[in-house]
Amino acid sequence: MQTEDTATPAPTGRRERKKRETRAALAAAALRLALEKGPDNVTVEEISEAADVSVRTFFNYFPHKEYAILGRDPEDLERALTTLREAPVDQSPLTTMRMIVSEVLSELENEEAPMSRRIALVMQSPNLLSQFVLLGAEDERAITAAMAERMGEAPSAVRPALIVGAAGTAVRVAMELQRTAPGRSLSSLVDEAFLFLADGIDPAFDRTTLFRSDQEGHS
Amino acid sequence: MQTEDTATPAPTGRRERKKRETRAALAAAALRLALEKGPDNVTVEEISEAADVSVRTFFNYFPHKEYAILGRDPEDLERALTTLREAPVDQSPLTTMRMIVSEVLSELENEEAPMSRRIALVMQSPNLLSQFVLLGAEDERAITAAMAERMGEAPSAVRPALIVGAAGTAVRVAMELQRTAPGRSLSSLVDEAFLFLADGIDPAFDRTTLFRSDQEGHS
DNA sequence: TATTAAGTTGCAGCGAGTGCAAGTTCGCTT
DNA sequence: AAGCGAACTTGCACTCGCTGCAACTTAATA
Repeated sequence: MQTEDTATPAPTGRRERKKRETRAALAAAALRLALEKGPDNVTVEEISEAADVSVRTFFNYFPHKEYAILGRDPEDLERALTTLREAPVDQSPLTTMRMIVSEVLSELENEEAPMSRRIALVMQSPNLLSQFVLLGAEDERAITAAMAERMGEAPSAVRPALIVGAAGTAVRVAMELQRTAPGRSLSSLVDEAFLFLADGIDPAFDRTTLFRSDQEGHS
Repeated sequence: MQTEDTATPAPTGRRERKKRETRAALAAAALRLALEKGPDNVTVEEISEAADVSVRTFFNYFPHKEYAILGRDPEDLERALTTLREAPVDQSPLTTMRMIVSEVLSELENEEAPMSRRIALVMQSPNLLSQFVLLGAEDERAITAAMAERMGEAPSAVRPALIVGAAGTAVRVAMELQRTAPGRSLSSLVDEAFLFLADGIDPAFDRTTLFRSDQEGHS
């Protein structure tokens, strides 16, 4: 840390920088240790130790251990929202979702990428998994809102919410299938799922059983 | 050994009965206290106290607090599987799922029902929610397996998994919508979602963007 | 009744997470 | 350069969730 005589109008002060470093060090240590020893055999003390800060400081940065290991990057959501915003106006909603999913997928298919390693971890620890789902739910709400607006529908409309939710389900199902029965690539599984969603998952669905109360028909 | 709700064909003794009673008392106390004081302000000590057993005994019955509050009833899954098994052979898969969903829904639309009260709780506590999701995931796996068999598809097939997953998503989305923008009945929301799923959520989906690698086309 | 298996309980102990009250570092002003 | 206030770190004490262990009590059985 010797750059202090520079007259550069530093947008980031020393304080800001140190915070970033500490946070990064903690997240990195958390991920590394979780991979080494298994996610449930890591204590916060070890993580803090590795990052050379006190345990108390750890909790100043993260609300709980899982959050540090998952190291959720707020940029991911931001990127998705940007993709949504910049998509051609005439692009169909599910197609746009597929674009968003592709971005995540490309990172996911590269083992070694931090995200892939995290996913592998998530599968090992129920605790991590639930935390993961929870964070994902927040994102889903945000994306749904944006999608509804883009589609010119009310926030309370079913279709935007269903499209976003179903896209997530497609990915989840694909991951689950690949985990239990490897052999097909993740993207091919996702593709197939998206096709089903687009065309209809069950043309033989029996409409006579529905409660025809106050619903508005579609198409 | 420890109590575990596996298939115990009701050996009626005084011992068995007491165990059932204790378990029920604990679950009831947990639910009641969670409703009264908020799910995150209840301690295991209070619950055990109310059920008149030691804290240690509490943990002989439940792996953690959340489990006791959610009081997951193994019968729910059993009932779903039975419905699936006893459905007419020629009934379309999504229709069958709709049947299963209906059962849950009817219980859900009755406030006062223990399940409704629990759902309300789940919405309040992230902790509970994650646990809830986790338990739901197990059920989904079981139902998917049964569905795949019923449809005569391989366990690794996409469609059965997607149908089950999407049905769950439909319910989830409907619940979320009703929570944020009340006005329509839950069942009408679910109906609309199911229709979308059946017919296709997005006819304008752009197929040219798909990776056409090793996937098997459908229809 | 005596034996044994099942269930309960207290205790000791670990780890997560929080509030509080120092102490330290940084940024900014004069 | 000095000093002030805000931001950050840290130790401490404490609560709560949860587990293993070793007694102890109670129900089922011979």
